[in-house]
Amino acid sequence: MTEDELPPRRARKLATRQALLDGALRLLEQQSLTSLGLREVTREAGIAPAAFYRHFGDLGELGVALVEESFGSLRALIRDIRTPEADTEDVIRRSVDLVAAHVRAHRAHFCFLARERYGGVASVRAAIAGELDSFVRELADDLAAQPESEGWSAPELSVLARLYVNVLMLTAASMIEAGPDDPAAEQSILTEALMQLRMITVGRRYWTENR
Amino acid sequence: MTEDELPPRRARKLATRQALLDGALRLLEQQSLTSLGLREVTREAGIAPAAFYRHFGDLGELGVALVEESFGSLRALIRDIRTPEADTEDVIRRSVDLVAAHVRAHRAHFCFLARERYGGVASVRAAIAGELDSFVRELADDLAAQPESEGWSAPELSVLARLYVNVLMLTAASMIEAGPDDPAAEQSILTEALMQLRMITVGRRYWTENR
DNA sequence: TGTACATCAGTGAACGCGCGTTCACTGATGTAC
DNA sequence: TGTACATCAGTGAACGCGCGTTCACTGATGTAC
Repeated sequence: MTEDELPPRRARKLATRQALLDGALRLLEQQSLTSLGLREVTREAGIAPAAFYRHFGDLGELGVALVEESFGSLRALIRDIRTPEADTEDVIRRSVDLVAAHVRAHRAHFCFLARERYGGVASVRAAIAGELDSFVRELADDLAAQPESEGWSAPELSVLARLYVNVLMLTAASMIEAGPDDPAAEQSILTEALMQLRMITVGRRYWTENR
Repeated sequence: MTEDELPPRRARKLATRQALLDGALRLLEQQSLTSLGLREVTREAGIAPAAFYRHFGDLGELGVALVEESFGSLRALIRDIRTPEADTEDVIRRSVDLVAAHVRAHRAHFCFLARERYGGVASVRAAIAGELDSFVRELADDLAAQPESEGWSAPELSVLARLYVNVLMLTAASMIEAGPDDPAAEQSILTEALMQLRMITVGRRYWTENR
């Protein structure tokens, strides 16, 4: 990591801050943001309650930091999915593989996003919705650039993009629900996601002549 | 209501129990099940904390009762949607209208279901998932009985059914997020849902010759 | 119908407990000369 | 390089507070005669 490059004191402080974030994320696999307690988090992180205030003014600030951290993982997934590819079937397969890989690599982040997307904190819901909206817009732009989109209006492309994004996010949520140690369940979730994306893509192919 | 038909004491007790459930649901529009407090609920219901125990052993039991109550609304929606109809376009329009009507009529219940579907209580998540699974199975059976499903395997029908159900549930969640007093936002959510269902249905029509 | 007793939903005070927050402190790290 | 002082992340004790739960109670409703 980068700890050796920083002055010892700052490195330690960053490490403690990270321990707080990691501890909170660990707790949030079993509960919701609104029920998180300060002493609970510091206990999980292995520090005294009062030390919390060296890093965050209150639990709300920690919540914001968790949102930002989780968005890092989400944006990495979005960036990878958007890398253009020629054949549609390949794009679909690649997208599902990427969702699976990113969820495996950052399970806690996607668990947090799934739980809080419709959770009890309005500002967090709004932030997640905004992030997904911008993904939908980007994907709609990508789709617009493809020859298959001839004759599609902007709203139609946006609806199609949201359909794709919803499938991917619900797939991530299902993977998290299934748990990390059930390859069979995971496989059937991914197979189902593949077929859902394919059905939507068939709809896309014949949309202009059937709407 | 049925209060007049019951002996006064039992009717009063039922009314208080309902006040607890209603108060809890009201609080759950702004927070999650895991963060609900007993005194908070009794305060909202207008009774003394100790009276809670005349109705539920603990907050978990109240949670179970809320799940059951919300399932009542969900099942009513499912039942209405399943009523068979001839033309596909009509079925789609009717389904979206029904989702809108049921969400308007039982906003708190659908808010609870959306929030807790991926919320912090595993048993509640499992119960909701089970209910949605059985809806998917029923819908798959309905679809299987239609002539358009010639040549479809059972797993394919199940995937299609889940696609439809996901669109409907996400539509309900969006309506709740938009709030009850924004007819314009509601209208655009419903228009989007309609188009999503239509795109999937076009995919359905051409699936067997393109899979 | 009237009376005497039983039931039991809801009350209000009390309890021990863990919460969030404050404070003066410690001691390792950083800085200036 | 060594020394003297400053910084500041983390500590541990203390606080007031609201929590969940218990208990003996009250008084309206129900029941038996």
